[in-house]
Amino acid sequence: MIRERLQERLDRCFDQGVGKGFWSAAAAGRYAVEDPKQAAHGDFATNLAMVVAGLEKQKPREVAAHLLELLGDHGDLIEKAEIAGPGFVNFFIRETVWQSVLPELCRQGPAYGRSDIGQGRKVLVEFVSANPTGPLSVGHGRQAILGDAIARLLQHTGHTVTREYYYNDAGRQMRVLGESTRARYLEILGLPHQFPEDGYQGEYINDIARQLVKTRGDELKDEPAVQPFKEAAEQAIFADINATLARLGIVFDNYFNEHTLYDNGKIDAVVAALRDKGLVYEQDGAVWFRTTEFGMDKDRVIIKNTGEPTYRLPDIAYHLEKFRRGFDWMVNVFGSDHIATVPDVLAGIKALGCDDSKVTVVIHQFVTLMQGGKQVKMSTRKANFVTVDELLDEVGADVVRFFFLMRRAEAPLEFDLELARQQSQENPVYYVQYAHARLCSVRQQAEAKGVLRGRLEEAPVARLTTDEEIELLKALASFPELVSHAALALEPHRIIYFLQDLAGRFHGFYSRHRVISDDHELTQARLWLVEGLRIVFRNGLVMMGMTAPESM
RNA sequence: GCCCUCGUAGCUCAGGGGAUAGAGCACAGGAUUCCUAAUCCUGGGGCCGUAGGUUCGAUUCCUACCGGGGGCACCA
Repeated sequence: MIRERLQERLDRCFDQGVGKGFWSAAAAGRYAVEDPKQAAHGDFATNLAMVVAGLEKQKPREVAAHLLELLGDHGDLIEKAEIAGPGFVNFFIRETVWQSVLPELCRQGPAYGRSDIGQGRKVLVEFVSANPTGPLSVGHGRQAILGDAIARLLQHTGHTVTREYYYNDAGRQMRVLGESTRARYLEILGLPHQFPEDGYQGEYINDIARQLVKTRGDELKDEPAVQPFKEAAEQAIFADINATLARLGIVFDNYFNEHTLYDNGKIDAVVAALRDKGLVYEQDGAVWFRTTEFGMDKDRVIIKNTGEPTYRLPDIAYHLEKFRRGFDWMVNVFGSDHIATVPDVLAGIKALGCDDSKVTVVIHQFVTLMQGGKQVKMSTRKANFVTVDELLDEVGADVVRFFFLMRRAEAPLEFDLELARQQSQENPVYYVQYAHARLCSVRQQAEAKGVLRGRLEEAPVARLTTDEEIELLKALASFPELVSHAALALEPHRIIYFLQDLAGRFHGFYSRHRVISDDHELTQARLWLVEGLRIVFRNGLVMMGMTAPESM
């Protein structure tokens, strides 16, 4: 907001400069309002003079002098503007501007930070998409939370979001799952059985088999088909996955079964369409897609010589379906192990006339669990992997969410179990939540003492003048812009960093200044500051799917 | 071999075409008659992987190389 006002001011000066012949219009749109790293360099800076000078073969500091001349009277926005360094113009914003942020923030309350930059655009966020072969692992957990946080960011910025879970219950994996279940079933009945070589060894298979014995007795002992076992397992596991997701506060709008693509002929339609464009051919009994036409090193099989499609074909059909359903933006959250599928799918939809720039793939790296400074080794197939449920049992949803959002997606995530378990200062989750609780506590103290905040319209914000207060106000002022940027970049970790930083600033302020004092006016002003901080902590935490406890 | 990704403080990581590169942890020391000490304050700590290139300016962009991770199936 404040940045925009400055930008507009600058643009006007730039145009006037063109009019006066100081410079040409060549630099229009090429200069920026930046955030200086150092406080001594002001609140904002512009590189306008250097950009213009570069294009016009002028001296940067002379251009900057012209700019200051055009700026003339500073108005109610700028306190001071000065030329610095190689030709920066640094701007110092009036304190009153920062102070005026507070009433507006408090007026907006829960809406502060929200925006309409999405303008209702329809966005599909696809994530988790794990086939129901077992409980969610920590890797899925990261993806679930990352995907959900991205969805939340988009919802907070005026996008119409659909969360979708894509799965396939027809593949080899699921067959092995059914066979594993059958083997356990027969085992419980004391009948001869053969456990599949690459079967699923988790205890949950036993649970499912036991349940099957309970409900069906031994009536399945001679069942030739794997189907009933598979179905029972799938159902149980899906219920389990959904329960885990619910514990995390994640609710999908839609579960898309790959099978529907076969049933309604979408798979065949893709092959036919590609064939029409001469992009498929047959060789060695298989059907190949000419991905080399799209810059790839070799062509790819889309239908095996067994007649079964490879994963690429349904993936392409699925994405075409997303386009058909009218989404303006399709966000896929994948683990880095699925990275190879991306180019094939993009090539497929592009070949069939879709705009692949509407698809954004967020690839996240793996999670390493750390215990006592050592890595916890995990194997999915074997029984020894840590599930999201176990993590939730240990540390709770807020901690799990926070830890999984602490790193940007492309960075590997080290999940320190010991740190996560600590209910203390060490744990960054509590550091942030404690700030919120403290703010609530101050509010309660004031109420208990009968100290009233007074009316918002009359809040004496001009009394907020200490460095700590102004810094807090600046941070609060930057929140909406931060949310917008985080949403468009699909980077929820920025919110986490912001909250940690804000918590640090608040705790610093708190230990140096008293909110409730004999100075009635100052107390009122600070109570409103407390209210503004409380709102932003709350909005930030809730936006990331976490709770904002009022006491700890 | 090819593709993707990462390389920033002892550790885990932010940042990012600009002016003196940050946080947390760890380490050392200190703060509580007073709104929650799950807090705060002070201190040391860095050829931003290496070498080139683009630029007025590169830790940031480009190229190559080195190192870690992931992928390169008629598995998903």
